[in-house]
Amino acid sequence: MDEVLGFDPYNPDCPSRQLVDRIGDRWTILVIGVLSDGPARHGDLARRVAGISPKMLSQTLKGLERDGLLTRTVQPTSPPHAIYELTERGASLGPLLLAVENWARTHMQDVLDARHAFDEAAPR
Amino acid sequence: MDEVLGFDPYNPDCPSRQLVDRIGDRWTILVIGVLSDGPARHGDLARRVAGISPKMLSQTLKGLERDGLLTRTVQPTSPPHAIYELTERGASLGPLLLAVENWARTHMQDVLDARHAFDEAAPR
DNA sequence: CGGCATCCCAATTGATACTG
DNA sequence: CAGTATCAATTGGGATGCCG
Repeated sequence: MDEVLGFDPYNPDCPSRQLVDRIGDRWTILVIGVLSDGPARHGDLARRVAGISPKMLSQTLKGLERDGLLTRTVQPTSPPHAIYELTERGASLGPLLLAVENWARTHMQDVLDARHAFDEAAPR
Repeated sequence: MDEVLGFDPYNPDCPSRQLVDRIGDRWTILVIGVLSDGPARHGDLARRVAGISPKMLSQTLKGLERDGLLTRTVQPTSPPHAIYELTERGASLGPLLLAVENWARTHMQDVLDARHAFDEAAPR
């Protein structure tokens, strides 16, 4: 009772598969998570999404901009400022991803325990 | 108002980062999506998650089993049957991922349009 | 049929350094 | 400060082939 409305991520040829792929890349969830708190500059993002390289950040942002999930506004001041802000569409995705993030936080310990038990049971 | 409860995916050294990574791999979302409809056999999954290779399917399933998100039950019948079923924990994640899937389906056309417009505006 | 192991290629990723 | 270019390292992931 599901894939009846045109797009079906379960079909590898369907473009919506790309969307699932994008959402599921290492950084998209985190970047959108940060922007869900409000607009941020390139540097803010780099700081808050600890561990991301400038390259991946740019790449991720560009992809999201292309998909119309966020807007990029450059202020040509002396030190240039670039502001990223979620569009309405991007904002609509935010809560879903935050829910996932939150799930991860909530269940992390259980998962850690499960892994431990699993590794004990089947050593190598 | 967020990362105050022990685990913080924004910290690259936090194990919850791995969870986000796992959720965000190409297949986890789809596999859990299928299993949210009920238990399924290896072959069922291979068929419904079109495009996945047996290797990646096994790998994904093993990882999810290790994390305690699903159980694997083998029936040593003549042709062996392996049944995969979400645990309670896995089932709790299902709806969140289905929501994301559904979002992808709903907004795919808009995203496609946005991409087109973006590519027009900035050729190359 | 389920599924594990090996090999191998290609696409991603990351560190770093450099330019506007 | 924002963003890009280059290069090296990693790894995702497909194809096969072999066992239970």
